[in-house]
Amino acid sequence: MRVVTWNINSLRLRLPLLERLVAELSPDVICLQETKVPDELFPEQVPARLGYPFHLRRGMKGYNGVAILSRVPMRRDDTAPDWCLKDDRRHLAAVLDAPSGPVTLHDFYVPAGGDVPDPAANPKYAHKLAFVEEATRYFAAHPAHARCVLVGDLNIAPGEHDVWSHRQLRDVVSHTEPEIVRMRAWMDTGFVDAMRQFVPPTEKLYTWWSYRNRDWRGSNRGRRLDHVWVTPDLLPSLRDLVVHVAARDWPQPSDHVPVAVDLAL
DNA sequence: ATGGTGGATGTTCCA
Repeated sequence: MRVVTWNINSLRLRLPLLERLVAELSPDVICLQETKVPDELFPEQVPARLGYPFHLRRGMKGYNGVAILSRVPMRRDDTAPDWCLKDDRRHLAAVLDAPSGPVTLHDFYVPAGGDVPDPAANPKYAHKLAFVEEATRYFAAHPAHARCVLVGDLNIAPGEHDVWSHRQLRDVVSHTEPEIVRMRAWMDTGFVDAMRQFVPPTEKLYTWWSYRNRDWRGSNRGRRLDHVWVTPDLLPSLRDLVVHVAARDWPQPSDHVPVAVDLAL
């Protein structure tokens, strides 16, 4: 089963690119972030037309928004809280009917956190830290013991080689120590980093390149903001990782590229 | 130290 996570940065603007993702990667499950479409304006017929009879969506006007498209049946899991009581549509959970049995799937869009890495001066950074802390408390209280996959744009690049320059980004939001410490605590509630099972932590690995760069490939100032975590019982099921870097050169691209993980489920 | 680009919205916010 191939699970893809992708921050699409406007679903309606990039419907042709979603179709291209399906043609090129043929995912079984697609987790989207930053759909930027209210549920009532969601392109209702598109998932089925692309081969995904099942979909869940949780959007709002202008900002945020997540969606899951699936070839296998799934049911929504609504047990998680409204993070930071903001109703800001950053999380969807589902239980997938995988061939080997049910699998729980979480699709997260963690707040980006603004520019200034000081929670006292920057409410967006404070929100980001609080969001990750709340998620950590939740998963500590409700551990994902087994058969759980967590994906999304977590907006944190934790490792030295998850950014183009550890030295130059250590005070840049997405790579600060308080974010990294909190992200590790979240993962340590019961997950392992699936992407790093395929690419050693000593090797550069990016999923995002800023729009504010004329030659993204030439300068290659990337960050790994998008993640796939699995419960340890799924480690023997991991088969492949595809970071679809070519998508950064698609016409009118997202600044994030799709990440696919294959699991024998 | 600064500004660079893009999406949704609406004369600005967010990333």
